[in-house]
Amino acid sequence: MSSLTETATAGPAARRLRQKEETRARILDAARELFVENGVEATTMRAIASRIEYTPTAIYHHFRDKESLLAELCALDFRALASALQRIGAIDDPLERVRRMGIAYAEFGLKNRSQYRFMFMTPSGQSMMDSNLVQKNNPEEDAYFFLVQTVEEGLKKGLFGPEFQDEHQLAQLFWSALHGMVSLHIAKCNDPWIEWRDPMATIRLSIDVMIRGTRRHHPA
Amino acid sequence: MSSLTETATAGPAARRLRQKEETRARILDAARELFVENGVEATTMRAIASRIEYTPTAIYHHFRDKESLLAELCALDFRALASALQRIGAIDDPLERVRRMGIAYAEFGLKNRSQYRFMFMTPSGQSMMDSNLVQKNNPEEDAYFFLVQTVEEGLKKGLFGPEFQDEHQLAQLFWSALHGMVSLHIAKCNDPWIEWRDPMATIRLSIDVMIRGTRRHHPA
DNA sequence: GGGGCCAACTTGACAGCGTTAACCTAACGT
DNA sequence: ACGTTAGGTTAACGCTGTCAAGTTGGCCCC
Repeated sequence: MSSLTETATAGPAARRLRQKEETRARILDAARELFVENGVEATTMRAIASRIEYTPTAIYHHFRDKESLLAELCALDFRALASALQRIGAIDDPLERVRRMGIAYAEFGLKNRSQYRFMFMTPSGQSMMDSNLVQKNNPEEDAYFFLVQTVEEGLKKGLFGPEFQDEHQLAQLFWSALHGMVSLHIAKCNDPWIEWRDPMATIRLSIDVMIRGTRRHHPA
Repeated sequence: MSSLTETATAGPAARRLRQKEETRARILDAARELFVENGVEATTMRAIASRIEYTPTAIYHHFRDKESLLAELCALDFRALASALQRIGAIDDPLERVRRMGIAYAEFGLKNRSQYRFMFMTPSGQSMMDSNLVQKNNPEEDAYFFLVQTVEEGLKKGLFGPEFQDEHQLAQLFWSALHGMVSLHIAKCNDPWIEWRDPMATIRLSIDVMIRGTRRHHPA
């Protein structure tokens, strides 16, 4: 077991590595807290550092820059979203699964507004994917791909109308409708200009409308 | 005509006022250009000022702060959007009008991405409305209200299914679906993670799906 | 077991940001 | 002719993300 050439899981070198990982994690935690409390742009490197009693510069030994740090946080939350949706995967009927996934997605977005904003409402140079924390086309980590799969299953079962052939287009259709409700509510919910209705109620209605609008008509 | 108590449209005082308005307008123009070229957060007060050969401080004699300046720009574009949609008001069938409005809206958003981002994708403390440049509930200036009116007309004509009663909820349903497509495309169109389909094609499809999903079923 | 080394972390700074106080000046009203 | 004021400038403040250089403490190897 304790050969000389083993990949170190014990010993001083391993401890140092573990310590490094731990401070990395502490940085991420502190960043997430401030991020959620005050929003992205109000979260400064100095504030993150001082919360864990480090110097701002220390962060740069663990992350290339602020955007990388946030991108990594973002990727973690995205995986959390994916695994939340995954738990709905058990439902048989693809359409019902789309409904439930949509509701779970919207709830996630409305509960984690800061993260949602950074994930989907901010053009961010680099993708979440290239942190290697999220495996593209793995349904357990890539929520979009999971939706595409579900839609594809619906297509194969002939549940959708004949003008819908492309699983990506159809997935983007569903996703966009939900994202529109969630993101508008996040960006403008305090704007007196719009007389907002209860967002979850409208979202449920929206999903039903989308399903009814794409479903194949009964041959009766 | 030239009474002593007239509201001055000539004379030195009026000229000064006109000059002030003019430099105000030049600030707005310069801001818009940079804003469109480089995006919101990359547009600095100093850059705006130097483009019109002024000092940064000069801007603060015309606008309270950066956000106010951008909010005013935003309000102007919002009026432009409203009047673009207005030109579609001539179409008789409310549903067809919704279709055409949706397409025009999406085209506007995809063509004016920087403005769209600031208008609808950014939580912005103050509303566009409180600059008094956009009159709420005036369909010629308030594009949302124009949509509500159109939806209301459809409701009165009994074009929608019985579960749709609330013109605001229905308007938010349509708007959100469009906003979702436009905003996701603006934020993530360069992200290799998603295999994007042609946005306008998907938007047209989306509108048709929404209309089919909300329309009252033929009594045949 | 002591010398070299390297990684984690700090110090101190830089450039640029939005914004403000103090001043300056030319044109206005009286 | 003169005080006032509006429109503009100068210089600065406090903040941001970021980096070059220095410090320190523990590991590795001879």
